[in-house]
Amino acid sequence: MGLNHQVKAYSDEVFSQVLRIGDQLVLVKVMSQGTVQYPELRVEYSSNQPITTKTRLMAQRVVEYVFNLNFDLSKFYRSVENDAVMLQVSRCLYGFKYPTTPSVFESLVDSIVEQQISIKVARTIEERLALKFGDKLMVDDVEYYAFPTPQNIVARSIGDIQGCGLSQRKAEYIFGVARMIVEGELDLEEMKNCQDIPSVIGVLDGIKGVGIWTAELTVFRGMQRLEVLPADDFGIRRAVSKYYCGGKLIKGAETREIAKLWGKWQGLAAFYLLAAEFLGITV
DNA sequence: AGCCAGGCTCTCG
DNA sequence: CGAGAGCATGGC
Repeated sequence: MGLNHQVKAYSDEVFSQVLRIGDQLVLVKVMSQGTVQYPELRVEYSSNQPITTKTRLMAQRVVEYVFNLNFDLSKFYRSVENDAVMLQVSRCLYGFKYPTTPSVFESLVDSIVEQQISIKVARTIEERLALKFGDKLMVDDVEYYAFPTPQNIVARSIGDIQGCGLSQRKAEYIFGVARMIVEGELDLEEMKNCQDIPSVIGVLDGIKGVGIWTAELTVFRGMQRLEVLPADDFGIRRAVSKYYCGGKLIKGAETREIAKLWGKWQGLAAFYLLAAEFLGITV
């Protein structure tokens, strides 16, 4: 058998992911040590170069960002307390946070991959992308792969992307986004500083291969904008239908109407609903 | 076996 | 405008 290899993964209660800190690849292993009431994470950092104090602090900041550790859930819970269904769901899932991707690019690429196809298929393809295009970090005889950078992508071809199981067009979209970033036509990280989220969604929507659904999902999980609701999402529509409409599948517009019950963080609320459905929670 | 999944673009009326 | 075709893969 060949060497063990993996990309972003959660197994045996350990979450592991390669982060890019400056020019250095750092593997972080995150484990929960606390309780829901008193959460505490233990994080181990490894690299193939010495890890300076500065690098470690930067990595720690990324971990805090990815796990959204500074977001106070109690304000989210207060915002949904006028909706009996969401109140109950949020109590069942007390403490649940939806993770953010380290880069906006990762969220955008994943969102394009996830268009139309099932999550399970998408995960397989995303893993292939990392294995094929991502930079490798070797730790304890295991090969860990970072998510590909735009530079990693443009150094290869559209055909190489397609080889991971994507359609010709999706491969073109992903290559196109990577090219725009490398050429300086698009700065996704800078967009995190923009307060005008509708305009950010509009800019993303203008990119070839990116529609409203892709733009909203990208902003939600790539920029940690938990107020953004990808209302056209099939899974979200199905979950909202299940808990609010007796199972009859609704459209995006109706989903947005119902979501008004949830106050400010409608995107997070929707993902609470998805998690509730996945776990078989009934209200 | 065939249908369908966390859509989007292009084309045509 | 709205509607329809085509796309890729793998789970069920």
